[in-house]
Amino acid sequence: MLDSRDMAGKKETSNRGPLDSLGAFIRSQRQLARLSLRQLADLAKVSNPYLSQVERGLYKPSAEVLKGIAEALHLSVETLYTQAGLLGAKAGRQHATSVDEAIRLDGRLTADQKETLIRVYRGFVGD
Amino acid sequence: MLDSRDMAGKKETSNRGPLDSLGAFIRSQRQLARLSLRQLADLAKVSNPYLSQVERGLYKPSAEVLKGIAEALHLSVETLYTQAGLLGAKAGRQHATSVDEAIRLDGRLTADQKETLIRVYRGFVGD
DNA sequence: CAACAGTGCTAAGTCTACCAAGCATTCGCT
DNA sequence: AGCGAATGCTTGGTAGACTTAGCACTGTTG
Repeated sequence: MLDSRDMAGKKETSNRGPLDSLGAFIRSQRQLARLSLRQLADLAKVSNPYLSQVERGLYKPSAEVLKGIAEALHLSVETLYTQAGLLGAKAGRQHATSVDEAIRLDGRLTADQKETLIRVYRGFVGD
Repeated sequence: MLDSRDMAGKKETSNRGPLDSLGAFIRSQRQLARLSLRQLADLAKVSNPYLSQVERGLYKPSAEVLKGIAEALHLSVETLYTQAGLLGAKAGRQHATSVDEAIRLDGRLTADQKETLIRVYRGFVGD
């Protein structure tokens, strides 16, 4: 009775696309920001169970929810929309609006490296 | 019998916000593009009754629907998102991607003037 | 006139995004 | 040990986004 949700069995072959990647992205960003599920849910003004489900790719959040999440994580809204496939991937640029975001979005850094950098950065500016 | 929308009566006092303006915007853009409800609904891959309700402000469409509508109307997605309040009003610019759009978005033109301009433009390029 | 295609709208139903309540585990702490 | 607080997750339900039928009207056209 663990998963009453996936009992479908109809078509799970093609059901793991960009949706999952969005949830994973949010989760990773949340952890980099050192927030718990409830904290982020609170900031983004959604319930924590729902956020949990979103992060696991069970539901695709509406644009408004994405907006709330983006603001709570200090990410630009465009970034999340793009991740969600709601906005065609912008030609070249990422829209970093802060050092935090710039770091966290850099694809050439590993999660650990990001954490380290952010920690140092926070040390400088005073957490 | 012409206007069946006057039967409102229920609650028109406080229910007319930015939501309506989105519907009105879509409707005006659709008419400027000389499309029927069914035609646009078809292009945007939604049902025509639903589009009708969206245009009258009864429902707020999801981002995906907005995307479909934007593409069908040759509007930039950002423009519609902004109108829907899903994207903070961009600092400076409108994102016109065509002469059509540039005309239709110009706030200094009346609907009639836009129609005329578009007609002429279409005449030049061959509809 | 009748028949038809076109317009927008209503009505009734399905699906899913989202919430409130509560479970299970793990972390301090005394 | 044992309590409280924090973590993430499951369950059951509500609401609203969205669909398939079908209605009412306005032209055409024969």
